Amino acid sequence: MVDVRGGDLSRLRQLNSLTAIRELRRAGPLTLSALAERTGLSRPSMKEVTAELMELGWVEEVPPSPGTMGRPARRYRFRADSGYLVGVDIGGHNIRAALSDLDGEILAETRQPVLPDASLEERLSAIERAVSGCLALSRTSVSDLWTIAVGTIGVIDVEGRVIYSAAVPAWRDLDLAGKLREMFPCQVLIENDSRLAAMAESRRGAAKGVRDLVFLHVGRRMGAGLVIDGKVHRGFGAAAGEISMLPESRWFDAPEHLNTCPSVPEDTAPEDAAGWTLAAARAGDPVALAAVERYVDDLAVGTAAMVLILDPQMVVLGGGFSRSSDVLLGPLRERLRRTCMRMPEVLPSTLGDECVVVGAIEYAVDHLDDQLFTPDRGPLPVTR
Amino acid sequence: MVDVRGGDLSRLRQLNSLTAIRELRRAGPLTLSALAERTGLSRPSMKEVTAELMELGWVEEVPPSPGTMGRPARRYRFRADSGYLVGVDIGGHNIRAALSDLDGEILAETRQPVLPDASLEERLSAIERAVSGCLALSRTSVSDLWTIAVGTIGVIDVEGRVIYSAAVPAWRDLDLAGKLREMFPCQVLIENDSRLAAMAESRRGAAKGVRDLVFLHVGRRMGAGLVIDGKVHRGFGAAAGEISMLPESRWFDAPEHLNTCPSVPEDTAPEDAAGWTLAAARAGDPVALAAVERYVDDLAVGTAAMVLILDPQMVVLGGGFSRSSDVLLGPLRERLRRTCMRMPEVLPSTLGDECVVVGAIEYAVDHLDDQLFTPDRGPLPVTR
DNA sequence: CTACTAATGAAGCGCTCCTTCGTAAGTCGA
DNA sequence: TCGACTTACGAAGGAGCGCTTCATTAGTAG
Repeated sequence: MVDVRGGDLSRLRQLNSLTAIRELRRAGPLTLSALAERTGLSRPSMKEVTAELMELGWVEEVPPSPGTMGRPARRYRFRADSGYLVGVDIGGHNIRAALSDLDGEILAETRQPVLPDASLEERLSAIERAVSGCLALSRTSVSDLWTIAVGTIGVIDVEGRVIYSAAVPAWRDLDLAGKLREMFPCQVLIENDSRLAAMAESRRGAAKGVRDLVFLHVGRRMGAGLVIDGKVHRGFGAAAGEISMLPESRWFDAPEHLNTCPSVPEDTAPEDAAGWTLAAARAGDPVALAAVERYVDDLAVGTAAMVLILDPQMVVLGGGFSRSSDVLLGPLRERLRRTCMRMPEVLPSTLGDECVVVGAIEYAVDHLDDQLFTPDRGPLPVTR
Repeated sequence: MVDVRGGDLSRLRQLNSLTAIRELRRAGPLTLSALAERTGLSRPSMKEVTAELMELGWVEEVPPSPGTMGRPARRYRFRADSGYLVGVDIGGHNIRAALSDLDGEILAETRQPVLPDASLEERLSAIERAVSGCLALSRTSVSDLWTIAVGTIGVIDVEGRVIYSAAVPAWRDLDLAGKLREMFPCQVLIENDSRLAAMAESRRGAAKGVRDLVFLHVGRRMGAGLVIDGKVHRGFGAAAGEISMLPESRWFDAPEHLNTCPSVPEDTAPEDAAGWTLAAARAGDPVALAAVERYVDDLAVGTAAMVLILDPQMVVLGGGFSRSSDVLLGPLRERLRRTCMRMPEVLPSTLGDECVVVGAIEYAVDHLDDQLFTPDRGPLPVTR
C-alpha cells in the first residue's frame, strides 16, 4: 500500500517537482525534453516546474552541450553545492571525517588519531579538528553544513544518546547528539558504525543494489549490520545486530584465536597480534593457519545464524580484518555452505576503512531525501 | 523516498479514489463529509469521486443513520462482498480453510483431517473439499473467488514451487501453485505457514500494531516467522526463519526433550507424547517439569539469536505447543532476560490454531491492496 | 546561402479541485 | 402542528495545472 494521499492540485505540482529533482540527482545534467520524458510530463509543464525550481535555488542551468543537430537544448542540473554534509567515523584509534555535497559526492576527507583511552574532551575536540579540517580542505564554512552524521561503536538510542559501549568507556550514557549539536549549528544524526558500514557497502560497495545484506564488521571487536529490504535495520531499541552477546554464537571470543596464536612474536603489541597472525597465515605459517581456521570456525557460527534467520542475498566481510579477506573468505564460504540452506554470495568489502564514513554520508543523504520526499512539505528556499 | 511519480491530472483523481476506498475499508460506512475530512478533499470533489466509484461498483450507498440533528447524511461503504478470498492452512494432520470478504472478514471456516503420510492426490482433494465446504457454508460460488492464499510447511520459491519440505515428503519439488491454479480459477498465492502466522499475529493477534516481531511457531516441528518494519520478511530465496537448521541454535532436536520424557505412559501415541509432557508439567509433575526446562533451554538459544540479531519489539509464542504457553512463557522469559541486550515483550499467541488461516486471509487482502494501490492501474469494474 | 533538425515559447483547451451560495430534510421546543 | 435550528445537498463560478498545437529560433550539413 503506497502511503500517498491525494488531494490538492498543488500536491501534484509538488510531486512533479520532486520527481524532477530526483531524476536530476540520479542522471546528472538533463535537457528539458529528457527530463520531460523521464518524468512523464509534457515539455511545457516541465518547463514550468524547472522555472519554479530555479527560482527556489534547487536547480541551475548549465551551458548546452554543443555539436548536436538542431537547436541546442538548455540543460539543467541539481545544485548539489547549495549545501554540504559531513560524515564522521568515531573509531577507537582514529576519527575520520568526510565532507560531501548534497549528492553525496565526497569533496574532502581527514583523519585524526586518538588514543583508545582518551578522555571525552579529547575525543570531542578530535572530532572538531577532523571536521574543521574537511571544511578547510573544501573551502566551505560551517554555516554551509546542513547535516552531520556520526557513526560510533555501541548502542545508540533514537535521540542520539549512547546506551551502551563496551569499547569506549567515556562514551557510556553520553548524550552524544546533544554534545555535537552544541559544536555544530546543523542537524546531527548518530548511528551505530556497523550499520553505517553495511549501508555504505549496499550503496557504493560490494553489495551495490543488494536489498538484503548481512555485513560482518570484523576486527578487534565483532559487529554486524543488516540491510533489509533496502533499508538499514535498527531494531526496536536500536540494538539489532548484537549477536556477539550470545555465547552460542561464539563471536565474542572469536578474535582471541588470532590474538593468542603461539607463533606471534612476544614483543608484538597486543593490538597488532591479530594482524600478525593473519599475515603469517597468508605467508603459509601452519600454526597461524590453524589459528585462522579456529577463528573462522567461530565466525561462521554467528554468521550462519544470521544467514539462516534472514536469508540475505549477500554477506559482505568488512572491518579491520577484511584486509585479510583472501585468507578468511575461503574457509568462511566452505563452512557456510555446509550449514546454510541457501548459500548467499560472500564477498569482501570494497570500501575498506572508508566504509563507516561513506555510510555516514549516505545516511545524511538519505535523511535529506526523506525530508525532501515525505509528503506535506514544500521545498525549502535555498540561500544564495 | 516515496516511490510516486507525478504526472497527469487523472493520476490525481486516481489517487483520490484510492484514498477514499482505503478510508472506507478502514472505517466502515462513512458520510460524504466524514470522507472529505479524512481524505483532505472538499465535499463537492468527494461527491464526484464517490459517484465514480459507485459507477464502477466499488462502493454502495447504505441507509442514513437516523436520530441525528439536521438533514441526515448519505452514507457510503466499500462493497466488500463484490468478491471473496480464501485462506488455506495445509498442516500435517489437518487442512483448514476460511473464506472472507474483501475486507478480510471471515464468513466461513472448515477443517479436513488428513493422515500425515497421505498421498499427494489425497492431500490435494482434501484441499478441494475444505474450500468447497467454505463456499457451501457461505453460499458463494467458486466464480466469486478472487484470490486463494495457501500456507504450508517448507520453503516455497517465488513462483509457488515447493523447494524443500522435511515434514511432508509428497510436497517435495511440487509445483503447488500450478496444481492449485488448475483446481481454482483465480489468483493463487503460496507462502510458508510460519510467516503467515506471524503476519496474522501482527495484524489481528497479540502483536497488533507491532512493526518488528519474531513469531515462534513451536510444535512437533520448529519454525519462525519474522515481521520486519511491518512487513513479512521472506528473504532473498524465501528461506528466512529457518534457524532450526543450525545445530548451535539447538532448535532441531528441542522437541525431543518433551517426546522422551520418562514419565510419559508407554501406550501414548508418539504424536501425543509432547502434549502429555506439557500437561503433566502444568499439573506439577517434577519429571515433566524438568523435561520442559530442558526444552525451553534449547528453545531459548535460537530465540535469543533472533532477538539479538533483530531486536524486535515483541516475541509471540504460537503453534501447537502454544496451548501450553502458561508453562513455557515463564522459563522462556527468564532465559531471554539473561542473554538479551534489550528484553522484548514475550506474549502467547491469541489466534491459536487459526493463526495460519487468518494469516493466509491477511496475505490475500494485502495482495489485493497491492494491486489496488500500486500506481498505473485503473480500478477494475466489478461484475454485478 | 539554403535546407534541415530540434528545441523554444505562447495560445487555447480540458480536467480537477476549491469556494460560495441557496435549498432540502431532518430534529427540537412551544 | 408549526416555526426555529441544524446539517447536508447540489449547482455555479473561479483558479491551478497539465496537455496539445503551432509559429519561431538557433544551430548543423551540404
